[in-house]
Amino acid sequence: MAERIAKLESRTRFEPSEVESRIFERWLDSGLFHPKPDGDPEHNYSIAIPPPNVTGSLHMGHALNGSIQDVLIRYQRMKAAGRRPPSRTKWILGTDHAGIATQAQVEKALLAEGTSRHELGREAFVERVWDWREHYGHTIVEQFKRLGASCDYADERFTLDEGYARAVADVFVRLYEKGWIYRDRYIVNWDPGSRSAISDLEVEERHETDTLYSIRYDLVEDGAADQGASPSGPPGGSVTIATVRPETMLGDTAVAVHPEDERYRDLVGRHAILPLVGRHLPIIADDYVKMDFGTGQLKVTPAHDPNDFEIGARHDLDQVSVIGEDGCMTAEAGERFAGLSVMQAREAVVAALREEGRIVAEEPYEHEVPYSHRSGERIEPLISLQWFMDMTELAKPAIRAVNDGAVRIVPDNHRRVYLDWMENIRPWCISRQLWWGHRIPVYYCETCSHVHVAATEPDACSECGGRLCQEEDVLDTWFSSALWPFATLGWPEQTPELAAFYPTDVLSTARDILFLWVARMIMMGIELTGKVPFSDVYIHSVIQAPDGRRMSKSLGTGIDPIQEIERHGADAVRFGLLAMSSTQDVRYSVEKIQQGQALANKLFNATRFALLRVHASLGGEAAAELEPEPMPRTIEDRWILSRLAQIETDTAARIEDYDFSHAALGLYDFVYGELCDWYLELVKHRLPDLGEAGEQDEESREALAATLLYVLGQTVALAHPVIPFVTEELWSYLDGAGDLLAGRQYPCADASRVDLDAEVEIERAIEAIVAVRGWRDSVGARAGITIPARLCAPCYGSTAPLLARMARLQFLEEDEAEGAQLALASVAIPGGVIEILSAEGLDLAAAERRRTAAAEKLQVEIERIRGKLENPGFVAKAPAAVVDGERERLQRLTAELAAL
RNA sequence: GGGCGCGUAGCUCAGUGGGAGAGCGCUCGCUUCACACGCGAGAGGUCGCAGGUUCGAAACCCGCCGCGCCCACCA
Repeated sequence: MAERIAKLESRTRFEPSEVESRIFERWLDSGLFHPKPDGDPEHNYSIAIPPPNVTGSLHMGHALNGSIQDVLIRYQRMKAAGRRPPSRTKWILGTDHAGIATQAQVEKALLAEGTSRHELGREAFVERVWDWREHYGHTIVEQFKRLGASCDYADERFTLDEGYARAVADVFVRLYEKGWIYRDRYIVNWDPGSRSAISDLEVEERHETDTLYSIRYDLVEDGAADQGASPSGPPGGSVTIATVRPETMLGDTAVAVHPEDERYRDLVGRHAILPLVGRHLPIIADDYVKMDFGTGQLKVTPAHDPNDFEIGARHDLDQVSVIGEDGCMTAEAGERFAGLSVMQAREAVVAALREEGRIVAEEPYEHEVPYSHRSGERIEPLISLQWFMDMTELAKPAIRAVNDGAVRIVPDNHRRVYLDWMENIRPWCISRQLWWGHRIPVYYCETCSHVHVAATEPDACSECGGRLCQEEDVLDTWFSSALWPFATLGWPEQTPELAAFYPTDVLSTARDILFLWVARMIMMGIELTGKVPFSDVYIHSVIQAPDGRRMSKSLGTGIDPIQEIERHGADAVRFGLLAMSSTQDVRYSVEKIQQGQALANKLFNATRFALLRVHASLGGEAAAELEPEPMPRTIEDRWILSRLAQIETDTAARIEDYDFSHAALGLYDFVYGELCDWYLELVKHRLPDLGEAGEQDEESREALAATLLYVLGQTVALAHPVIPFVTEELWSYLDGAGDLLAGRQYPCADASRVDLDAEVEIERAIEAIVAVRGWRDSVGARAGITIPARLCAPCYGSTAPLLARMARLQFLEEDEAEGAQLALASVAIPGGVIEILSAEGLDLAAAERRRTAAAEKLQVEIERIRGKLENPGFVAKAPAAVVDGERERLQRLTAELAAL
């Protein structure tokens, strides 16, 4: 150990790259991350990681959320180490098969090879994706290790694992049998990019400007009077509809007006002739129609518009599908248009209508257009046979859980959002026309078309013995993700893991998947396990690019966390992200990362300093295990122990409150603002190997060594959840036993060490030192020289020597000062002044200017307080403590001003 | 259209009822024997605007201006 410490001599900087992988290996080997499944979830602590996409790589969101979860996990693991009997801490790890995203990546690779999934066939393609997963699926897990994340790597799950797949099939069957899962022909969000239906939540609206066309449809002559027909129109009159999607008119099956629209009352029941097609369209009344939009006459296309679909259902209209799943016009669109793309068809239809003189008006029109969040292509609403899940019964207990606090959402302004969505929940389209995913466990008989729904494939049709074929579609990836907190632990089997770690404690995520994932986990958790899957949901910030835009690959605004780790160290990145995080979105600031880097380096050097100076006097004992006994005698020892107790209390409270920013920054402030800037500077002279050391006796030196190393050890342990690498590295020097800090007990504040007297005295001394240093600077006193002075303030009994040393003053006693030597200048300090007795090398004019400025400042402050105290309202209504405080302050400042 | 949130130092952000703060940047001084990725000292702010509540408002309330996000079926 002595040699190791000696080697520190030359290491003046903390080099993350030298230690990170070595330390991570030690953690892994220790088994600390892989708890035995004992005990019960009440006492144990667990978090299920939001499973990253198996082919993904670490982005800033992962890095922030990883840091947050690791702080919680490391904090709880260390707390657990102090419990008797001990409890266990598990961070459940795994990846998500991410249906569309993964399939798209592999398809892209196939395209580059000049082939396609269709050419390969389903089986070979799925095989190919598994290969891909073998190849690239571990990247992100390795990247989490770089961050220092203490997940249970020995128990990694994948949403397509055999056991997990069984759970998924099992859930499908259960919910089908409850009648909540059903198959239906319904209008869905068709994503031409992935050639699949997607759910409402995977659709994003983009603001676009299109052309709004007004098109005239003639009416069928029905022999009745020509009311409602324009005089200039054809004999039967006409209607004029408005649309931004003229190509869909080919699928119109009605025209609608509002039932209370006086203008068109007589049109209802008549028919219009669909231009280009000739179909007769009934004119119906439906109160969906807005009377004040356009002409108040609406074309109805049930097969290609969700609203029209509803209208169609109400009026039993035909559904004419003119756009196919390939995004091209179908045969139903007519010979002229069949096979054209939607955009081509739009042009062709407009051209044809124009030729017939039917376009009455064209105007630019701004509106929201649906796009696929998955492929980026424009959504094509169309009618399709899909599997749906009715959510109403699932939602009810999930609403209750949040309302009654069984699930707490932090920060709680997200509660309202969750509840609003849940209260208006709609059926979930759970089938996807993909090959990569959980194939729906439904089997159709080839002979009698009987439908079998079963978790394992039946041999033959139970009705007729015919051959069965499985449903082609797979489930929405989020269907399997919804089971994550318990399926990862082995559910539906009653495994020891499930018994020990479910329900989990907290789920941490960004708000973008609150509905997509979190809400569904709550619903499924309650339905299937009878328990909420976690008691807290923590919604963290979204980190934006430094310029405030989204961080995204396509915009080129992304910042790679791994690159940042390589540049600044994992501790720095963790610290920085946590310090940035907040209850709202924040911009990435590399300065915060650098602040973390500085903190790691500072702690490293402070520890190095203490060890190098103190080691000799301890003979290589387990330094940090020393309690600061004999009890500290000096005021600064009492002060730092008191401050340590405070930061210990604060840090634990902040972590438990999910206030990571203040937890991290509070540690920084303690290490810089108290431990290094003041405590170390105050005690330096008491350490061995210094010229002045002779004046200290052995006992005092040992007391200091014990206190110093104790404070450092506790600080390093306290900071471990935030900056695990540097603290673990330092611990290896501080701890003689060779134990891992990660498995050690978390520091717990010792209330008996809180010493408010010492705090008041040291704080006053610090203020005085800062005042003198400022004064020295302004009068041009050289940094090295010691200035003779007289301390004219009563309250520096035990801190006067500290004040003298830190401010480089020499306080002369009355007799030494050859009688009452005249003050050449004076410096205001709390509770009095310091008189300067030598002007050597000082700018006395500047000193006088400074004195005047200080007096003015005091005067202004005195006036302000006087004004306040002369206000009868203040004295009468403000709390007595506040009034007394102001009175005291007035007294003190007046005395200081008089002395100056 | 509904909801949530934000506007504080040049930049990124804390502060949420009684003396305007941090990090970075900037200025000045220090090769002070832990750290020059360092140390010390400074400059810099009518706390978006306008009202109100209060003895007292950066903070609480109302309105306005500006910005962001989420939800929503007006072609």
